[in-house]
Amino acid sequence: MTIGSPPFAATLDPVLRVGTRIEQTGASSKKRVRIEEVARLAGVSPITVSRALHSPHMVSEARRLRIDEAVTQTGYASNPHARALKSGRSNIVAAFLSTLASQQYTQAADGCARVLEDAGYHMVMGRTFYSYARETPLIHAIMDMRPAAAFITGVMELEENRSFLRNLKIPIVESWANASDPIDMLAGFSNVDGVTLVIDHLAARGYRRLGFLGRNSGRGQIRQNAFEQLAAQRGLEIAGTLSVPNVAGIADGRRAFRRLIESASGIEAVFCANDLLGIGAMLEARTMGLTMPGDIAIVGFGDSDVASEVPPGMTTVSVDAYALGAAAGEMILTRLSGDLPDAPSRIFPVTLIQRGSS
Amino acid sequence: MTIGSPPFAATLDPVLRVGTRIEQTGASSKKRVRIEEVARLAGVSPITVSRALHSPHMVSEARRLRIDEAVTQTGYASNPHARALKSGRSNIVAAFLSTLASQQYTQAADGCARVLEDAGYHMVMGRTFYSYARETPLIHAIMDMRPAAAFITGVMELEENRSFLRNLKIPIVESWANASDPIDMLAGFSNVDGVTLVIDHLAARGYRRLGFLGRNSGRGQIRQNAFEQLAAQRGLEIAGTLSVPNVAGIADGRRAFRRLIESASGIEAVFCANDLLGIGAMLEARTMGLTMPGDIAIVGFGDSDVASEVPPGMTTVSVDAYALGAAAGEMILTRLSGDLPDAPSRIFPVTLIQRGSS
DNA sequence: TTGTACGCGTTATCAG
DNA sequence: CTGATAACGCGTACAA
Repeated sequence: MTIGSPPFAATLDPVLRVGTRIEQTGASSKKRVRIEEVARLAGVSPITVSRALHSPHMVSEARRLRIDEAVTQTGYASNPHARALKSGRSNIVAAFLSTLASQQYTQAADGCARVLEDAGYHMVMGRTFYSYARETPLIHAIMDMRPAAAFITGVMELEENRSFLRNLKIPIVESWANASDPIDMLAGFSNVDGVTLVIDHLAARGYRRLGFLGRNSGRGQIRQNAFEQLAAQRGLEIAGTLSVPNVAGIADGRRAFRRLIESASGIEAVFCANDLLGIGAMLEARTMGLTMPGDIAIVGFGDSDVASEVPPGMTTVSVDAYALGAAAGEMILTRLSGDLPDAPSRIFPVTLIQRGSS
Repeated sequence: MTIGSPPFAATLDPVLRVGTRIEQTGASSKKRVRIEEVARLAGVSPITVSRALHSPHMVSEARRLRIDEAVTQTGYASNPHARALKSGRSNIVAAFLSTLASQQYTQAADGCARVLEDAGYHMVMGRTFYSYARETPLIHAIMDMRPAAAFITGVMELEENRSFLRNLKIPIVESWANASDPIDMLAGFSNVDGVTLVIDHLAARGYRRLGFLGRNSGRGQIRQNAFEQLAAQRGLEIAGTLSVPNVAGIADGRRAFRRLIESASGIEAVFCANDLLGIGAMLEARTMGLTMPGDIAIVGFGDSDVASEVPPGMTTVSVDAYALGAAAGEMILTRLSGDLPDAPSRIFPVTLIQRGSS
């Protein structure tokens, strides 16, 4: 049931406002301060101002102070485009997210942006989710802005794009996987390790007949392969698997779970390759009158916000996406500062958080 | 219970790779094609190429075709920084999100980015969440990039920043509220209308003693004021309210709900000013052994993903954030194309989605 | 340590 | 409709 907007939809809401109202200062757009003006004020040449800002150690103490003062007095900020044009490098960092719909990725972007912001870099977003056809032009368009670095939530899959990025010779962090030959650097975790934790947990709890629910591509597929191999190694039986092409929301998980349960028999525990599927599965299990973990055990992957809150709490593999993004940002900064980072790749631990569902 | 990473954390996962491996083509970074080269190839002057690209109607058919061919042949793409330096305007759009942690905002950003991408613009993210102290420098830094336009999920609150943005004279869309005097344009909805829907719904269902749960600032405060005024108008009783400073997750909602219920008595229905609080409240109600809507009714605001999935389904006010963002993007494009948009502000309808919780 | 000369790649301006 | 010329604001390269 949906009730429409009231007739007075144009009513004005109160709006919070802070600070004093400033008188319009006559001429609207003040002309921008240029480096030359700062130089005049400080009694030096423009290039000295530039150096005082970018390589302070090359300028004498006395002048540097005079220049700093002139800068704050005028409110000078260098024109990023002029700088980028001349130097061939900008203060932007490209972030390629497969989708903005997943909190995992936006959390990572958040962490990365946070770190970069403090160093004066800003993030431009590329959304690569939709198709390979859109991906390549998007990458080129963004890379035309000569970003100082790039962060990718995932692994760039098209070899054509990989080599394009590699040739740019800028710091690049791939993530969310454990690639053996990253384009440049990696802030990742091992999907296989995560699945191993799941399998060992299920085995230890005595579950023998297992089910799998996942996406039929990308990480979903990696996790499924690992799941099947490891189950075989441990002598566990795969009683049913169901792969779906795309997961847009919790409803997909409900549907998939029901189909899986109805099509296979005797499944004791289901591993859901992501939390959206897992949460849907738990809700549907409840609807179907199945108790957890008595009738069915469910384990997810991702530890999203709700995993802990859906009764009786979902057991899931957890990765700290924010921390991963922040680490990526730090790797980038280290590299930009001229140092080589400690390691070209940093593997984050995965942990299994056991809750009521298993 | 948390189980650590297995010892073999460095195991390499399989990685999907698509496409053929390309031989390293000797000299690593091919020199960029410049407009001059395209001009030579087409037998015209550089400026004509520029015009063929940006104002095709100013160039004769014949030359335009020759130029287009030369462009595709060379793979020419103009240097965004040179363009921005000369023209004073870039192909980036600034997006200020109060936080990346809320799906509402990232959805809006997603919709906006989608529309802008198709027109060759890219989004740079600014995260304004943390503090006023950080906000002003951030805005200046991003605006130094001379974005073509700006999108704000919310209303810029500091008057100092409002007038700064206003003076830039670029298309700016504020959102998520119904401001009477937007900086420029508005893609919003009425919080008061949303609360009105809630109140009328609760009144119609016969609830008389109401509770409120919300954030003590920003929109939370606006919604609380509206709630209290409208309740008074309808002769309903406010039996208890609880405002919290910040809502980071569902757990905050649980805690707040419990405190509210324990501190007040006889509450029949609780309005939660956002979905995170609402979902927490529902989960906690269940934990406390309260049935919905028998013992307690709960209504949220936001219609997040999970609202429909938490049993017995949460009644909530719904706004289509993705559509709102997309509309903002379109308003921006319209304005950039030189037209004035139909209306400087577009108010989106809010609807009440009734589910099992009330 | 500081300054001079010049060019990064494009587009505004104005003349044809 | 087209082209020559001159910036846009800064930083590199080199000389002092």
